[in-house]
Amino acid sequence: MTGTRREVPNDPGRKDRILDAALDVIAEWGVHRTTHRKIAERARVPLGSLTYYFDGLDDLLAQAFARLADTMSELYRATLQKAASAQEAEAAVVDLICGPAYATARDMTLIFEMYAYANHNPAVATTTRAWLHRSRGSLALHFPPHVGQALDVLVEGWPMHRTFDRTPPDRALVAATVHAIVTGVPSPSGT
Amino acid sequence: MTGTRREVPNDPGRKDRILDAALDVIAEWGVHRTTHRKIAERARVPLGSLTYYFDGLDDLLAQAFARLADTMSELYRATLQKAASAQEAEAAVVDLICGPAYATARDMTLIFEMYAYANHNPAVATTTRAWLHRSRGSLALHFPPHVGQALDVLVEGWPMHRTFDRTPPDRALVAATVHAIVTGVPSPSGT
DNA sequence: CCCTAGTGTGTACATCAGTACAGTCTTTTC
DNA sequence: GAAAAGACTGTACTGATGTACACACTAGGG
Repeated sequence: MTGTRREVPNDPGRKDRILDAALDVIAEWGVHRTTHRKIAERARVPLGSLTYYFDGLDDLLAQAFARLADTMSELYRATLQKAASAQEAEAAVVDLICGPAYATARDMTLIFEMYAYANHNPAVATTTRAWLHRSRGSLALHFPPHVGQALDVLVEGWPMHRTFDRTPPDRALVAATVHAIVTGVPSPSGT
Repeated sequence: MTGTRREVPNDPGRKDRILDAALDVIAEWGVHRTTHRKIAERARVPLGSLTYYFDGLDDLLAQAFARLADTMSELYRATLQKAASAQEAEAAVVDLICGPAYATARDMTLIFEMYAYANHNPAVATTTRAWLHRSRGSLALHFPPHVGQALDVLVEGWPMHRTFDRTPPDRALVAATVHAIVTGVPSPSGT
């Protein structure tokens, strides 16, 4: 009658390890072909664990993608926060597009999977939308809203092309495009 | 001994109907959760047909995505070919980004699925790469290579954002961004 | 009009996946 | 140190899925 006796998990951090393993499996196999068993094996965890911690595979994937979005958002914001001038801000955007930290091949694969999956899972759709807004917010540290919106499109689209193109990123071209947008896109019509 | 006697299928066009049905199923359910049976039902075709015409599900999906890429490429090129001046070319790019013809919600869903799947299927990767090059080629009708590359990123990235944002496209902003790139991105460094 | 060769189909099967749950282990309290 | 309560696991089960293949159908030729 001492109230709840145990509230501490035997293996703390287990949940996160499962989520990381899930992302590994998704990156390697795609969401189609991702199974409880593959994730359990990767995480060195018994199969039963997955149904214990998660409410089915959809829930597990949703939480894994949420974790991914979090990590990427942090990186996105950190990259922009380091910039101390307008010039450095432009350079930061170029870094986001060309890497090497952000938008690695694995990242892009996962992002593709997430976007595809988001169209069939409301929770992941919400996560994705939130991520978009956080990116906008980070860009707002240095750029007016309209410019930020256009730049975010670049950060989104360019690595996608690179993923399939296989050509190394042309930093000069990216920098020129970023600069063209920063200097050439006017403020909202109201001004 | 009359050589091959029959070379005409009993039901010509059946294959294409299956591929169209496959795209419908993918758009509605996602590649994960796409099954032979769902496609067969949608196409009003017996299950055995699918293994008769296609070499497994991967092959079917690959051909379905190839069909999608073809259709989209045609539309992309047609839109740009209509433009008769530099100004009209810019407007055409804005149309590609904002619709209504190109990049509908269904299109975007399918494109996401295709990109995700391409990372796990070499044939679809090739299809995707080819599509990218065809887009570049179409843009080359009006723009120098560097500008075309940057514009293509916009055509790719902007509808993606719109898909999740749910906000109607801001044509003025898109037009301004396109214009900024066309006028602000210099030719290759060699010049 | 029947025969043939190629087109197409219904069904059955082996496999695998998601999930539930009876049972085991671990930690805490007294 | 033992008992209890919650944390965790091994396994079994149901259903669905990809695929093969023996069979039926259709269209020409003689």
